[in-house]
Amino acid sequence: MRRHSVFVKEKLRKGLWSPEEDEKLYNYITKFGVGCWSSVPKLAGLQRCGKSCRLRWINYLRPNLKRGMFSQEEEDIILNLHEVLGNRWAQIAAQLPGRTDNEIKNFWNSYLKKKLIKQGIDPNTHKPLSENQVRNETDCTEKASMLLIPQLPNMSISANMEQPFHLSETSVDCEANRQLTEASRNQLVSKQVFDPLFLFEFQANVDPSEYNSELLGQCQQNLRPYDHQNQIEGNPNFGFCSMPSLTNFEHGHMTETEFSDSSSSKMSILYTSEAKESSSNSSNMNNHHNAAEIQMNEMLGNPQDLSWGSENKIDSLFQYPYGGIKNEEDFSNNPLSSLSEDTCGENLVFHHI
DNA sequence: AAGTGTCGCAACCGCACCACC
DNA sequence: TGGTGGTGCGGTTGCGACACT
Repeated sequence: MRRHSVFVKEKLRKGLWSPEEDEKLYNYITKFGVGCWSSVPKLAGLQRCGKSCRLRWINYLRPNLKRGMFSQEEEDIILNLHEVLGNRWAQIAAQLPGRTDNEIKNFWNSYLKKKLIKQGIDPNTHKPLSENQVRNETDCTEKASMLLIPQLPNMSISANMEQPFHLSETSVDCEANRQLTEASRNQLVSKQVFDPLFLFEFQANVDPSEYNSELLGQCQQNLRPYDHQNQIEGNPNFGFCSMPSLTNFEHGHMTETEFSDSSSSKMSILYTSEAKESSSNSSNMNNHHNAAEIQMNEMLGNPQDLSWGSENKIDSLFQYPYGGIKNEEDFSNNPLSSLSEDTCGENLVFHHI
């Protein structure tokens, strides 16, 4: 009889990541860096495929990820870049520090696309739709919701059709963008995509001029300036906006034990110092030489320091409720503007500073 | 309160590309 | 030069949260 255990492929987990899995992956990557993704799950003790680990890291665990609502500036940049690049989400993401291609793609599909259609702009070409096209597009986007509603004869125009048909400011921007030279377009399209892992260390020190400067320059002619550097310098929490205030914040109100138990707190501090201090370049990605990483490794030397403790800690850490918060001001005005552990230490709670 | 519909997001899948042998 | 493995990208799917009835 054949021994199945030898031949049966190890069963790989799928679906949502548990906090424990996140912790394992996070600890592994921060300690050893990314070498070969296919070997990461084995070495990190995960029953996932390497691809899944890579995705989880890039889209969720990687430090300096910016989460929450897109700002108006970001929205404008996406619109402008999409007109030039089309659905090249990775290249668009490369121009928006802290944003992932997946996030931008979702934002486009769930919001921007619909917004453009409502404004009478073809989301594919960024050119004004003819009235018929508008009808078709809006019909299509609303078909799902209208699916089971019997329509009266001669009543095919959806509610949105009653909105005024106009060109938005964005479309004007797009018009200017159309003036990009063919050469710059080609250069742009052929430009190497940013290494997403670059952001692991250096995002906070990115000089906007180091980006696809030509592209950004062209786009920003039509935009309100989006000053990455100022945003970074002016925002001590830049790079981990999903847990703002976590750095300058709460340990004043927490006991030493609470604080030392809070791996998220340590992490945030680490990232912040990393963001502020790191000045090396991306080629050092796999060398554990920068101060922050050394610091991280020291921490990791004491595994309990990086224990997630509560089951939901990491989720709380990354998934703060950001509804309605569109910018820093909104955030600071928001009653839920700081983060700490509740008295039981089991849940992260928000309270006003 | 329960059922149903809608939406957004995280994750998966398939394909293309590249490097290496 | 073809095969193979690793990686990255874009499209799609599935699930959970929320809204509505």
